[in-house]
Amino acid sequence: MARERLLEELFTVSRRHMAAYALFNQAVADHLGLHPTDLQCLNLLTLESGPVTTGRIAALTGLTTGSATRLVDRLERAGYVVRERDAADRRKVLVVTVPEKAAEFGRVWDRLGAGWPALFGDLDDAQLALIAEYMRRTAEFSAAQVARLRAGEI
Amino acid sequence: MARERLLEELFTVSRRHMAAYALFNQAVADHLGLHPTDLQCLNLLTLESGPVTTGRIAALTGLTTGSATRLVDRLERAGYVVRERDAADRRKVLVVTVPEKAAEFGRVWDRLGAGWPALFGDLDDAQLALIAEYMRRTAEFSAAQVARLRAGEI
DNA sequence: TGTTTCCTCTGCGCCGCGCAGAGATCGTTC
DNA sequence: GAACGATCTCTGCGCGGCGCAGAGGAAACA
Repeated sequence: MARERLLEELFTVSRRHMAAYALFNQAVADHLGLHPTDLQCLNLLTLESGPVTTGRIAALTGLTTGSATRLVDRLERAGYVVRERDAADRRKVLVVTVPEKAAEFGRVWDRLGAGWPALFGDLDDAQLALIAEYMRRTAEFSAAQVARLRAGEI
Repeated sequence: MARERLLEELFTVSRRHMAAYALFNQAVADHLGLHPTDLQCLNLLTLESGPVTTGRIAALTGLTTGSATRLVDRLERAGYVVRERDAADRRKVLVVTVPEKAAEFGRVWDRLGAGWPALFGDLDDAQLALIAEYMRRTAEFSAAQVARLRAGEI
């Protein structure tokens, strides 16, 4: 039936979408002289509210804590973040983004994103909200499947 | 205005969506004992119609041809693909997926994807088509931006 | 105060990746 | 048909990100 075909089509186009993103992320990282993982991490940092510990970076990126330490090393050396000791718990290290670098980062995104909203010029607000809701659900679903995979349930 | 906020929201949720996918891909690769790049490559192979040359794999994944050769080495060693000389042009190497392994691969996907269609149970066909169309457009846009980045236009 | 737990950092080895050049094959030109 | 350049793939080499296991320091609890 049509429904089956639509789901199949959605599945296929999703994979293409993801493949395109992987290439895009790689190209942007090359452009900035960063490793793809580093760029991914910066993305995640800007999505978080407030400073983030090294351990949380490990959890967000899926790296081990040792690798997360070295990831922060690279970002710090490149000037994107600075380390700060947590006053409340001195074991923790807070990773804080440098505003100037973040602004520079944002400008690159703005240039890359120019023309992006025009893709949806023919969509109304409800349709945009629908797409956002779809992404929220799939992201949530993915996270749940990752948890199940790691727990060995699949 | 509401439109601005919607676009901003879409932008944010897109990044979360991508981050979730990166973790998902990593987790699935771990589960299969593959490198994330290898899994990405298998995904791309199943999206292509017919056998694919090593050079095309390099283009699809964004790797150099040397790295693509080694990528095919790993996939071949793991039994996912076999190499075949192109009869028409003997310089080329055709990478052909092994049906049994592809089926095994598909079964993992089916288990992971179980419950996925249920996420859209409340959406009608037109809404599904809209989401697919959105992904098609953004994937195309991403590819164009990658081309501009590589050409040094940005 | 002593012990346990938590968070981060550090040596070590593995391996994916880009780079540059070699080898093989095709197309073209004289 | 012989020589030349172009194209496709493969192979050494070194760099560097990653996981692993253990160390060090700080907090929590007895």
